[in-house]
Amino acid sequence: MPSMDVTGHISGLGEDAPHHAAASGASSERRSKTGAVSIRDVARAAGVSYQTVSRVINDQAGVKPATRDSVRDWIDRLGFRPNQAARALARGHTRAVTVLTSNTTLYGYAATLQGIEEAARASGFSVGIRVLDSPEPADVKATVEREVDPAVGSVIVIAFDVAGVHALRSMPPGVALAAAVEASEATRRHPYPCVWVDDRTAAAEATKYLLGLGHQTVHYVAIPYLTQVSDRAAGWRTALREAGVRVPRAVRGGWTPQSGYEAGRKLAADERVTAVLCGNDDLALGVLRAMREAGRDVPSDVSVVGFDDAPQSEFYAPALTTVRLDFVGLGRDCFRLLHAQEEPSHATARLIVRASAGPARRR
Amino acid sequence: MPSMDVTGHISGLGEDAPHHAAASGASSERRSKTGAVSIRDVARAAGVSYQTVSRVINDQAGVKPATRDSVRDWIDRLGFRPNQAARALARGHTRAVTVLTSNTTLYGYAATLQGIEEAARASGFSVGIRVLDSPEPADVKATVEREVDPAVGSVIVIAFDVAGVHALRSMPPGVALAAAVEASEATRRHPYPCVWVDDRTAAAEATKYLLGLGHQTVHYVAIPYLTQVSDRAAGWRTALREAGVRVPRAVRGGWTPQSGYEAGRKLAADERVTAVLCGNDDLALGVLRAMREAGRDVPSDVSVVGFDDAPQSEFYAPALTTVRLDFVGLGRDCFRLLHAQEEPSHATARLIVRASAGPARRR
DNA sequence: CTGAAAGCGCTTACAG
DNA sequence: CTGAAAGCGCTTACAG
Repeated sequence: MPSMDVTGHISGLGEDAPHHAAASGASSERRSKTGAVSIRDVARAAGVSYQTVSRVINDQAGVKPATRDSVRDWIDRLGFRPNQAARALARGHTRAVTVLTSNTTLYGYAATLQGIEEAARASGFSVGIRVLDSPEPADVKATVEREVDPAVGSVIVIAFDVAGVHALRSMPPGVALAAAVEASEATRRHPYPCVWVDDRTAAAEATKYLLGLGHQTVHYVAIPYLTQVSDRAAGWRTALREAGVRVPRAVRGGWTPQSGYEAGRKLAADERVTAVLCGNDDLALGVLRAMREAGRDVPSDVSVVGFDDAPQSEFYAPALTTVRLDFVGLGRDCFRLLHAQEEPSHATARLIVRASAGPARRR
Repeated sequence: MPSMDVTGHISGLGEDAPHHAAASGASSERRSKTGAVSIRDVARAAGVSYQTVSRVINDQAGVKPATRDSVRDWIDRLGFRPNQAARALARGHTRAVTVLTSNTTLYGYAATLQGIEEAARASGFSVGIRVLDSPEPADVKATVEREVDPAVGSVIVIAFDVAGVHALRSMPPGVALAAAVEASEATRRHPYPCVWVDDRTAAAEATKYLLGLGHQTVHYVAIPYLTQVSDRAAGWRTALREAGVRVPRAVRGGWTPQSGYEAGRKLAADERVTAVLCGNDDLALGVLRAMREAGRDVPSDVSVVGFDDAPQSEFYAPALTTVRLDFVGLGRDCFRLLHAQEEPSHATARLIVRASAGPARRR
C-alpha cells in the first residue's frame, strides 16, 4: 500500500495568556492568592456583603432589583466566575455525572454518550468521561476506585460489554449510579436503576423477517460478550427454534468491519448460507465485502441484516437492512433515570428494511 | 420503509443503595453531615492527626512506614475516598481538563477525544466534555462562560468547525487553553498553543495523485467551514492551479453521507467529471452511491478519494482511497501541549491508496 | 431585603 | 517523623 507522508505541526506560545485585567475605576484591586476574582471582590466593589453576591449568582429571591443589577454589573466588569470546587464543597455535592465506558468511537457508545451529555446539559450538569481501556476485572476495579467519588458526583456506566459490566460489579456502595445495559443484565437483580434496549426481541424479529423471506435458516455473526451468548444471539436462536428450523453455530466476531470480513469469508464458503444476521453494522459491512469478493450477490444470493443503524449503513452497497436502536434516546433516559426525572420515555428498536435482504431463491 | 416496533424498557429500584457500612470494631462511628468518611475519621481510627492521613493519600515522603501502613489499612477498612472538591479548593486547581466540541459521534471528533482522554488518564487528569450544540456565536459564548472556570481546570477545544472557532474567540482570559485546529487557524496569531494537521498539504497531495493518474482536473466536495474556503479546499485548488489545470467550482457538502450523495448526484450528471476529492469519508461514501446509481463505475469511470480514513472506509465498495489523519495522536499531543509535556510528536497525514481511484480513461 | 458566623474537607506552610 | 493553625471560596442556616 503506497503512501505519501505529510507531516503536521504543533504551534503555540510559551506563556499563558495574561490574567484578566482589573476593572478600571474600581478601588478593589485586592486579589486572593489564586489571582482569581472572588465573591468578596465583587461584594467590596458593589458595596454589599458577599452573601448578597452569593444570592445573586444563585438566582435566589429576596434581593432588591437595584442591588441585583448592581451586583450583576460588577460581576461582568470584574469578570467574576464562581469557583466550582468551592461550590461543590459547600453544597456537599456537584451537579456532575461521570460516565464510564470502554469506548468513545464505536457508534453505539458515542451516540449513548451524546444522549447523556444532552440530558445532562439540559439539567445543568457537567459530564466527565473515563474510558475503561482494559476489560480485566482488577484494572476496571482500580479505575473505578480512583475515579468514582460518592461524595462528589453521580456515575453512569455504559455496560454493553465485559468492561462495563465489571465496572458495575466493582462500584463502591453509596454512589448514585445508573447504567445502560443489555436486557438480560437489566432483568437480573441489581442495586442500581438501568435502561436497556430489548436486543433479544429485536434480534428475534429480524430473524423472523429473514425466515419470512423464505430462507431455510439464518446464520449469525456475533459481537463479543462476557457470557457465552448475548441477548442478540439468544433472540436469534429462539426465533430459529420456534420456527422449527436448523440452528447453525454462531460465528464469533469482534466489533470491527475486519472481523466481520473474516467471519463473512467462512460463511461465503458455505453454499447453504443464504441469510446472515450480524451483531452490528460494522460486522455487516465486512460480511458484505466478503460476499462480494466470493461472487455471491447480496441480496439475490445471500441476505444480510445488521444491527444498530449507524448513519453510514444506509449508504452501504447495497443499502443495509438493519435494526435501528435509539442510543441517543437511551443515553438521555439513562441520565433522567439517574436523577429521578419523570417521563423516562422508551428506548425503541425497529427493523429498517432496505436493500440488503431479499427473498430466498426457489430451489 | 416498513418497520416493526420492539420497545425497550427501563428497570430500576426506587431507592439508592445504602451507604457504606461503618467498619466493624472501630470506635469512630462519628460521621460528618455528608455521610461520607473524612480524613478526620481515618485519623481518629488510626490514632494519628489528619495531616498525616493527608500525607499518606498524597504519597508524600516523611511518614514512618508503620504509620503509613496503618493509615492505609484504615483507609481501606473505612472505605475512605478523598473529596475531590475539597482537594481542588485547597490546592487552587484541579487535575482536570474539559473539552469543548460540537460533536461526539463524527469519527474525527470522537477519535480526537479518545486521544485526549488517553493522555489525560496517563497524567492522572479527569476529563470533562461539553458539546457546543449551536454554532451561533452568542450561544457558544454563553456555554463557554458557563462552563469554563479558569480557577478550576484547563480546557481543550476541538475547533474543526465554526462552533469550535467561536469558542476559542470567546474564551475568557486567564484560562489554560489548547486547541486542535485547521492549519490556517494555527498559523494565525493567537494566545494559546494548538495542534493541527496540515490538511492543506494533504489535500494538495491527494489532488496531485489524482492528476498523476491522468485526470484532466479534480472536483471537490467540501465539508462545511466558517470561511469561504477551508484548508482542504485551498490545498486542492492550489494543486490544480500549479498544474495549470481548470479549477471547477467546489461543491458544498455537509458532514453526512446524505449530503455527499446529493453532491454526488450533481457531479454524476456531468460527463466531464472523472475525479472527485471529498472533504471526508462520509461524503465520499455518499458520492460512491450516487455514482453507482448513475451507472458510472468507480474507479474505471470516475475516481473518488476521501479524507480521514475512518475505520469503515477500507470496506466500502470499492475500498476507499483516502487521506489518513491521526486524530488520536492529535488529541494526545494536544493534551501534552497544554500541560507543557515534552516530545509532542507530530500529527501525520498520509494518502492511503486503495481501490476507489484509478487511471483516467484514454480519450 | 441584607449581613455576620460557621463550616464544607481538604492542603499548605510552619512548628516541634 | 508528626501535629496545630490557617485558609481555599463558596453556601447555609440564623439574625436583624
